[in-house]
Parts: sequence; C-alpha cells; structure tokens
Amino acid sequence: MKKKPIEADNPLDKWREQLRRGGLELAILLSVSTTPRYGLEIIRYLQESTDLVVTEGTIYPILGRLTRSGVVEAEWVSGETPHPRKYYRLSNQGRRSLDEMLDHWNSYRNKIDHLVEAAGRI
Amino acid sequence: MKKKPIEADNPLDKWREQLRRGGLELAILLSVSTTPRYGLEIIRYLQESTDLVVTEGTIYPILGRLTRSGVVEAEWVSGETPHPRKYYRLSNQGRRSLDEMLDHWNSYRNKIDHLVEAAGRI
DNA sequence: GTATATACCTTGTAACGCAAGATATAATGC
DNA sequence: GCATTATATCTTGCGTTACAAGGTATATAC
Repeated sequence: MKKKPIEADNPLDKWREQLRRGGLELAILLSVSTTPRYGLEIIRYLQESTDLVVTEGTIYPILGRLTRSGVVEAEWVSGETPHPRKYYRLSNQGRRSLDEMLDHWNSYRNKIDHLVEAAGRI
Repeated sequence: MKKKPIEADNPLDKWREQLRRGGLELAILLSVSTTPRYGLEIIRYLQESTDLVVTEGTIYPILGRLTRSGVVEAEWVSGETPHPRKYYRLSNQGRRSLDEMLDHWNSYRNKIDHLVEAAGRI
C-alpha cells in the first residue's frame, strides 16, 4: 500500500499539521457521534466531508485511547462483510465530553478570531 | 517565581491543551503583527486579551524558531528600561506567512464547524 | 544585604502523531 | 494452484513539540 507523507518540511506546513492535530480528537468524536463507524470509514468520512487527512497510524491509536478512557465504545461486527469491522460509537460519557469539547472549541475559535480582529486582519 | 502547571491530567484537559497548541504560533504572530512586542509582553497580551495561557518555557523557544526561520525579526532595546528587552516584529516574509496562516485558519475553522453541523450540533 | 520584580534563555522529559510494516481474510487474475 | 489486490486492524520506532523547572542578570525596595 502506497503512502505519501502528509506534509512537507517547511515551517508553514508544519504549522498546518499542528493545527490539524489540535482538532483531531474532536473530529473523530464528531464522526461517530451520529452513527457508529469503523476505523477506515472514519478516515474516509473526514477526507470526503472536510478534506482532513488522517492516516491509519494516527487513527487507531487515538481510537484505542478514546475507548480505554470510556469516551467511545467499540463493537466487532463480522459476518456481514468480508472482513470483520470494529464499530465505534459515542458512549454516554462521551456525549458529555463532546458537549464540553464543543463549548471549548467555540470559545477557542472566538479567542483566535478576536486576536485576528485586534490585528486588523478581518 | 511560582509556577503552576497549565493543565491537569484528565483526557479533556489534555485535549484542551492540544487544541491550544495548534494555534500558538498564529497567536504569537498576531501579537507582534501590529506593533513590536517583547517576550513577556506577548505573554501578558495573550493572557489579557484572550485568556490564552502561555509560559516562558513555551514562548522563548517558539520565538527563537520563528526568528531563525525569518518570520519575525528581533531587536534588542536597552537603556529605556531597567532591563534590556528583545522586541520582535513581523518581517515581510512573516507578513506573507501570516496571510497564508490566516487563510488556513479560516478554512480549518470552517471544516470543524462543518463537522459540527453535520453532527447536528449547531 | 536580601528579597522582589523584570527580563531572557536552556535543559530534560513526557506525550503525541504518524510512516512503515505486520497480520488476516476474501475476491480476482493467470 | 498461486500471486495480486483490496479491505480491515494493529504495532513499532522515530522525530518533534510544549513546557515545568531551573539558571542568569540587573534594578529597586526594605
């Protein structure tokens, strides 16, 4: 399987990467908040709906972490597809976490936007 | 000087920290985009205008990196204050970088917001 | 003379993302 | 039969980053 590096090496690309990382967990949680999805499906969903590029080496560890901390619940489904899939869904606790994360996202976004305005760069 | 840890250890706080990191460089560049500022002044400015907490151990390495990459220019000013201060200003190249970063910030913000809407959580 | 305040810088550590590679199964091609 | 391709998950090792902690230096206050 061919893999191309997500980013190049100039400072700007590094920054882009860093910004993307900041919202990764939120993006993943949002992906499984309405309907259960399995790993590769989440990757495709993010790519198609937002252009956010996430790779397997990134998502599986994060999903594992989220499962261990009880934010999402995982369930193996086999038989219906050639290969068994591990579907992730938001737990009740995860729903509360997501609410808080959304609050925080809004507040954070406003802070940055406030800085942008203060710099006269609306 | 007393220092308290910025964040605790639960997953949600970790996430908050990560999100903050994503926009750090942008916030710092915005801080010096209208007027030159020195290190501690940037910290205070961010704290006062946006509640964003940045510490010295964070900002000096970043300012050093930004200076080395030519995005900001540094100038020592002494004599006027008890202690010499190192003022940072945006270079011309930095201004172009900032423009691109702002474009990217807008696009990124919209992507996350799009995900939020898709999850029915407006 | 010792504390406090202001200023900058460096070191050591822990965490994180992720490219690369491993494993497994089913379907397709020769 | 056997190699290839596609789908699916998981793990390892590396490089980068933020940052708490600690260091240096100078001026003022008591």
